[in-house]
Amino acid sequence: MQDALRQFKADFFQALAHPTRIAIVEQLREGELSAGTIIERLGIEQANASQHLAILRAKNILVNRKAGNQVFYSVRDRRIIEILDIMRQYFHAHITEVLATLKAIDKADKVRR
Amino acid sequence: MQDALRQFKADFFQALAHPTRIAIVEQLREGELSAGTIIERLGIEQANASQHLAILRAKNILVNRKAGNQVFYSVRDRRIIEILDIMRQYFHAHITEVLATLKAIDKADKVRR
DNA sequence: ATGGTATATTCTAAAGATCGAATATTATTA
DNA sequence: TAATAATATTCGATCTTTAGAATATACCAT
Repeated sequence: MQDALRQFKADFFQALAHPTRIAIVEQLREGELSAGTIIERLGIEQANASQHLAILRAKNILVNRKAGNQVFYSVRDRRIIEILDIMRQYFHAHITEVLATLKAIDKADKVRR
Repeated sequence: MQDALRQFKADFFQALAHPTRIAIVEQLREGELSAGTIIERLGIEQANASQHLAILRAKNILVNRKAGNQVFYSVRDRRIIEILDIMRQYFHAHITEVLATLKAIDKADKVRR
């Protein structure tokens, strides 16, 4: 029971454990958007976007509403936005390490080229 | 740059995207504990615990302090606890679905047996 | 009905995560 | 310096996640 609850929490984190899915939720901060708008703004493949949206739907992070041809997505619970806000503070507090990470990525990038 | 930041956030969520790692962080809510105590309380394999601790360390969720033979772990930043608290509210608000999930798990369990 | 537009699903290969067993490291005490 | 205790790392098998290509479905307008 305790275990199942932890599994549930872990699944929630898993749902947000991908940069594209973070980006999707961030796009929806101000309100609902159609799948097409999300795809356009993020510049990703249609199929890929649809898969990520399916994951966010399955984990109840997002809800959707069909309107004719289109499907509009929105964040189901404001607390999810709240969590992302706290994380923003968190990252701000640890900006030094974030920058170190970014530098490391940049360096790896240069090596790769 | 925006991308790298999102990757960083995603990594953070990834770090918590496992029931054992959630359990570890929950154990550390009241303060530091030795690796041995964590292993004992959770009843998991030593090697496995050490791997999960390594992940939490790598993602800067936990910090550690050596004292002689032992290694004491603690949560680095209070905001992480805060995030888990908000999630508790979140799960409470959606307890209906949580219960539905638990029932589904239980059912699947019975089928398996 | 047909054609077009928006979105979802299925498939496959590649990459990543997980576990337990075995082994290594580090500190302590005899 | 051995022997022991606490923790970490490496290895290999298995399972999961991911991206993109191809295909399917649903809705709308003609």
